[in-house]
Amino acid sequence: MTKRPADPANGSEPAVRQVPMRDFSRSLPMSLLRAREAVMRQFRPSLREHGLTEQQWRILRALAALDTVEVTELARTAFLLGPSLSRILRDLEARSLIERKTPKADQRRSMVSISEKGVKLMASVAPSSEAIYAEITRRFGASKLVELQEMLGELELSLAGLGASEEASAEE
Amino acid sequence: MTKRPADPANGSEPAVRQVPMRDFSRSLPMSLLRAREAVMRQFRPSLREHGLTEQQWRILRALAALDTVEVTELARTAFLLGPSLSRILRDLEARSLIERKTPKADQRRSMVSISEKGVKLMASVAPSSEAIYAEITRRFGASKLVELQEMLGELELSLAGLGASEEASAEE
DNA sequence: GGAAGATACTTAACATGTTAAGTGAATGCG
DNA sequence: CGCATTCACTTAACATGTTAAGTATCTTCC
Repeated sequence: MTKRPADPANGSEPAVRQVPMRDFSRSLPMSLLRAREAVMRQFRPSLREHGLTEQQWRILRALAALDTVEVTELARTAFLLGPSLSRILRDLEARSLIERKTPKADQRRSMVSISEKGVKLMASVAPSSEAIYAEITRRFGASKLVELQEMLGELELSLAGLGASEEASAEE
Repeated sequence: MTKRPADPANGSEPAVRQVPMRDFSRSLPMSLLRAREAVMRQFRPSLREHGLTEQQWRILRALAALDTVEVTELARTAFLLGPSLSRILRDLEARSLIERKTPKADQRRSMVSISEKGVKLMASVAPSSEAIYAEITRRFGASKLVELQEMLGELELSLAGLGASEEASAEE
């Protein structure tokens, strides 16, 4: 209510706009980005108070659910790329929130699990986190939330197996 | 079809899982993240071929639509934080894809616009970008896409004015 | 008209995203 | 066995996300 899309009356050159494209602000990636940011904005302050970032929290939650996992599986679950996960695990281990051990059977692997300290930290964050999620659900509507998540899942499915290399089909 | 969620039959310690929480993989932030990644995965290769990142492309598109804007307005439009935008603009200017000039009336401001070179680059990327978007629309369904975006917009709206400071209400 | 406060950016510092390369440890196979 | 491949991670390098400071520049208001 305080600002408008820039006063159009300062024009000195003719509009550039020669490239026809969808209205930029209505692109799907943008909609998804804005929605996600609106949601995360609610959680960040609470996480921050507990000294956790969004990704660190994702990892702890994944570990609490999976108990003990190898790094690759954890990456898939927490939806993080290997390099990011590698760094974060190093830090979480330094803070004693997780534990790792290398199985003798395969020295390449590294089994990760949450520590007692990590469990306690989670317990201290969970209530506030759940409360925020409940408030979001209340505001947006529980059934709409379910519906939205279904659509997001369908979107993901309908794009599964499109870009990139596709594992193994017509190699090259 | 090649991997499963890790063989559960290697258990050595009793499940930790003492902190009750929603199923992690079904949290709203995660759903949004996964969906967005599924979409962006389609665009990144094409952008990359043209030497652009996702954010740089957002900025160029915003500039093509807005013609000439100040940095703050551009940040709002391209949905980038000031510091990120500042860095990217420095690089885009060095590559002569944008132009800046400081209005005499207010030396604090910086008016940004896309350059001829920038317009040409956009023209070379747009076709492929549009084709990808069309394919996504085809796969997911045009009407469902519209519906999804409406829901995302509603979600954003329903959370507008929740967290953080809220501009000016009960200052402290 | 001059100091305090607000603005519009920019820098800095640290964490993550993203791609490519590196490292050590299994595996496959002649 | 021996060597090329594949695996599971980790490092490296560069770009962005995020928060806090810093820097001019403009506005207010006495």
